[in-house]
Amino acid sequence: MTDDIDQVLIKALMEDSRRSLKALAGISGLSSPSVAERLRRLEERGVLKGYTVEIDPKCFGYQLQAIVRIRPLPGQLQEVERQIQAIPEFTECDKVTGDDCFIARLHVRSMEQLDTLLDGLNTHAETNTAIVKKTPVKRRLPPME
Amino acid sequence: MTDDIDQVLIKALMEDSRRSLKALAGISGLSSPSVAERLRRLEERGVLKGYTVEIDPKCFGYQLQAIVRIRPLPGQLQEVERQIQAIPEFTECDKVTGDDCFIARLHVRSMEQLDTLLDGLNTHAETNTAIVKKTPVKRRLPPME
DNA sequence: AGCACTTGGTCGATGTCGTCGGTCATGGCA
DNA sequence: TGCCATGACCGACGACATCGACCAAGTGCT
Repeated sequence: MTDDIDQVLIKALMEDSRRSLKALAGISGLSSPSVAERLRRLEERGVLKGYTVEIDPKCFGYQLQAIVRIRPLPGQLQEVERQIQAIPEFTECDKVTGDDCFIARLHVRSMEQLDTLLDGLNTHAETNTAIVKKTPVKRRLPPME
Repeated sequence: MTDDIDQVLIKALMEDSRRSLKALAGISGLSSPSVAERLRRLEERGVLKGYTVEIDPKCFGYQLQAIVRIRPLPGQLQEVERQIQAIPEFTECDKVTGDDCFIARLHVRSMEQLDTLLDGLNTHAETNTAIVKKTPVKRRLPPME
């Protein structure tokens, strides 16, 4: 299904998704048309979901990053989910099992902004906020084999 | 510093980082050499930290995704951090303020694997695990302006 | 066993794209 | 005012992606 060569290609693209087909051909030992065909199939099958870019939020003034655990008040689950989606400063959010219904990542420019945003949520939910001090593991791929 | 055109470029690359310079030129209204120069500067300044790829972990058998809060036992902070980094199934980890020292994302193939991995950690830390049921907000950019 | 079909690859021609040098307009600033 | 730095454009050339034709290996059917 996904063989060694596909994994080499995925790994190479993970490192730099703007690599040319020719460069990928060199890395994988195939010709560039073959690489193009493999990428097409990986996309088609949904293994490769997209090509994207990593940016530094600090460059846009987002000095603070927080992980927020969110527990909606009774009957407010839908409303809270909608609110989170509507606040663009929430850059990711998972709905999880356990007492906390949502765990979300929040980027803000200041403590004041953090306070303001969470106050908005607090009419419909309890929140628990942890400020990110450091990121010991940057986003990476789980092992493939 | 970063003007409107840079933001258009970043947004376009966020959607598809394999777009050609020519395509980016069309989107931004510049010529392709100008786009190349802007990208070069954005990289140089660290705004654009890299071009990467989104893959579907399910395609590699990772059926379960969990958010794990980790509180090292007294004196075990360094050791726990090292352990997390060494376990490739942890695909991201933040060191945060509050009772929980680390919040990490874990991809596993089964409940058994989840149990095994956390048992390894539990000799040095208390953990609190929430299984991801759904992802209401996929990774996205905070507002830029 | 032999044949046809499918799958996944190479090769080479062709057109598109990126890059580089040269040039020009604009906006501080001495 | 005149100079320099910045950031853009243009055009030519070399690099790259794409497409069709072809080939080899594995599979299943008669």
